[in-house]
Order: sequence, then C-alpha cells, then structure tokens
Amino acid sequence: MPYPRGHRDRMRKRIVESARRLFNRRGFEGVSIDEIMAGAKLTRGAFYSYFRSKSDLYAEVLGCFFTDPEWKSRWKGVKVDLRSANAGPQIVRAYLSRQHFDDVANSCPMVALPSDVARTDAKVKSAFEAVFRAMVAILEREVLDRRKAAARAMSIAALCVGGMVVARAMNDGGFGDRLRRAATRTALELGGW
Amino acid sequence: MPYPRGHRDRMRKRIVESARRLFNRRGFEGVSIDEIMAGAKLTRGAFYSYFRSKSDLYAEVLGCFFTDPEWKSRWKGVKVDLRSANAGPQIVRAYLSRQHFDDVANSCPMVALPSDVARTDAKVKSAFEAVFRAMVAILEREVLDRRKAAARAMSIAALCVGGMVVARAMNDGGFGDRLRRAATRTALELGGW
DNA sequence: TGTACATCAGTGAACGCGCGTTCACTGATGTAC
DNA sequence: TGTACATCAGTGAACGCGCGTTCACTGATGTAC
Repeated sequence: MPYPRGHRDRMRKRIVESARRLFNRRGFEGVSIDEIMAGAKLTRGAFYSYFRSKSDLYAEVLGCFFTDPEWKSRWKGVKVDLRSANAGPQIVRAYLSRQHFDDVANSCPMVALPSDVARTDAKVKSAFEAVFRAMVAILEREVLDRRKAAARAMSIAALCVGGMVVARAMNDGGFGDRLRRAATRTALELGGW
Repeated sequence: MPYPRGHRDRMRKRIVESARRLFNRRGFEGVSIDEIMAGAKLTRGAFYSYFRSKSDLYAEVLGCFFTDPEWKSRWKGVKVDLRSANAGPQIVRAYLSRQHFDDVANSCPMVALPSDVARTDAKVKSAFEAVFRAMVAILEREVLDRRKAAARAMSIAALCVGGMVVARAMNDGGFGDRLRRAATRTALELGGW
C-alpha cells in the first residue's frame, strides 16, 4: 500500500468540499473539473479515478448541507441545536440570517442551486428533496398549531428558501434585507413562535 | 428599404420570445445562440445585428413576464384581473397553479431562473428585482391587515416563488403537489383572503 | 409600366477557446525478504 | 537494518466537441427614373 491508510478517503472528501463551495458560487455548468481539482490541490487527471463523471459528483455534493454536522456552527453568532425545545425559530433565524446570505460558498444548496437542480435528472432531484424533507420534518415537530403542523412546516420551509433565493437575486441590497426580515417575522408567526 | 416596414422589430421580438422559452427551460448557459436563432427561424450570423452579446439578451428577456400583458391569459382555467377587487388571491392561485408548474417554457423567470440570476451582473438583477417588486406592489394593495401589509406582501410573494421553485426541484411529484397546496393555503391566510 | 440599382437583412464558413474525458506514463512509498 | 520491488495515486498531454463571436458574401426587394 504505497499511500498512507485512509489517504483516498481524505482526498475524496477534499474534492467534494471543493466542488460544494464552487457549485454554490457559480452553479453546475459554471465550474470546470480543473477548478474543482485545483481547489482540492490535485490535477485534472485524478478526477476520474474518484468519480464516474461530473454529474455523479453533483448529486453527492447536494446532500452535504443538512447532513453535514458542521453547518450548525459555521456562522458566527448563529447557533442551532436541533434537539433544543425551540429548534424551529432557531432554524428560521439561521436560515434567513445575514451570515447565510453573505456566505454563498457555504450556503444551503436549496438557496444557491434550485433552478439548476430543477433542470437535472432524478438522482440529483432526490438528493435535493431529501434536504428539503429533513428541514420540513424538524419544523413540523415544533409548529404550535398541531392541526395545521404539516402545511405550516412546508410553508415555513418554502418561505425560508424563497425569501433567501429572491433576496440573493436582488440588485438593491437594502430591499433584500427588508425582505429577509419580513420573511423571518412571518415565518415565526406561522410557527406560533 | 428592401424589407417591409417593421420587419426588424418583428424579428427582434421573435428572437426574444425564442430566448425566453429556452432560457426558462434550460438556463442561461444551457442554451446556445444557434438554438435561440433556430427557434426564431433565423441563423446564427444574424444574432449580432440585433444584440451586442448573449448576456445583453438575457437582461431584456427577464422583464417579459409581469410586463407582458399576455401572461394573464396564458393558462387554461387560470385568469387574473389585476384591477379586480380580489387580484391578490387570484395571483396567489395562478402563481402556485399546476398550469404554472407544468408550463416551464412560459414560466415566471423568478421560478425558472433565480439561482442563475443571483450569479449574474447588476443589469440582470435589476430586471429581476423589478418583476418581484411589481408582484409585491400588487399584493400589498390587497392585504387585509393594513398594519402588516408591507411585510405580508413580501412574504406572500416569497412564499409563492419559494413554493414553486422547491416544488420544481422535487423528484416526488406528489410531494411537490402537497407543497404547492400548502403554500397556497398559507399565502391566502397571510393575505386575509 | 418596366428596368437597373442600391440597400441591408440574413447566411454560413471560420476562428479561437475552454471544457469533459481519456490514457500512457511517473514516481513516491509501503512491503517482502 | 537494508535493499529491491510492486503498487497505485497522481500527472499532464492530447482528443474531440460545442460554443460565442466575426466577417466576407448573397440575394431578395423597395425605390428612382
């Protein structure tokens, strides 16, 4: 074994991380394999010994946000404890926070890539769906009005994603800020928080 | 004048229409100038006598949805009268309708292209912002709770866009349907409709 | 009314570039003796 | 402990393709006489 044990796994993780940041910033087609590999401190040729194709990587990258345990402590001043009694409002505030808005590279893929995903194949969509369902499931547990919990949880999640997606596409930053604040307030109301 | 009067304007409009449908379906980078021109029944070479570049076209295309008077009657069974007393609920229902969901080519650009737009320049973002502001302005007039009208209108618009964007990115169509229905119900509640 | 001409919208070959992907090769290192 | 070897992760040149853009040319038609 001419390379240290676990070397391959570490390298693979580095490629995925590099790809995640770059895809978030510039989308699937806006990023080249050269750039992804350079971000992982490797060269072009090694890519195909790790992944079958560029689009194979894509599906794998999308699952990284909610499943990645790191995201909860990524942003300064934003903390989320999923087991806490008020995980709902914590998620809403973190999701619509300025930190999340600014940190495009570490953004939730649902904000950075939704229209890209809508155009790709079933595998990628499934990964995306899993992320959204995970978010809805956590919110649903916490919605005050139990009778409406399912519909409310989906709406709160859609409002978080939508508010952020639209805010990122605005030219006037001040308007984007107002939009995020309005969405936060409404989302909290909808949860009864 | 070797061509009929108004010929140039008609051709230009055909190019914009072709581009709008194609961009909605496959995004800015997924569409070639060859395809756009073929859709307008012209060839590659003529493009640059109409537009300075591909990205110049992009900004122009984005303004087409709300400003285009045709969209209100585009889908069967969906009608919106902006001067009617209940334009608010009409917009919400039309926006989150199955017709809008299915008709990707004639979709609102905010649903089809948000993450693409977030990555482009100020000119494109401004066009996008104008569309969103127009939607918010109409909704704001109709929100029942006047004290919260501004925040509510922004949230309803964000929920409409977000619900649709996420629904389009789901793999399970049934889940997408439930999401659209939940978002519709919540949006109507938020308006007091 | 008929004809020659000027105009200009449209054509399609060509250019240069960057990308996804392939592959023969390199060379560092763990292992066997 | 030292040495020769086998392994295999990584390299980078090369291929083929499609794209955005340019440009010299074509040819249909409105206009002037």
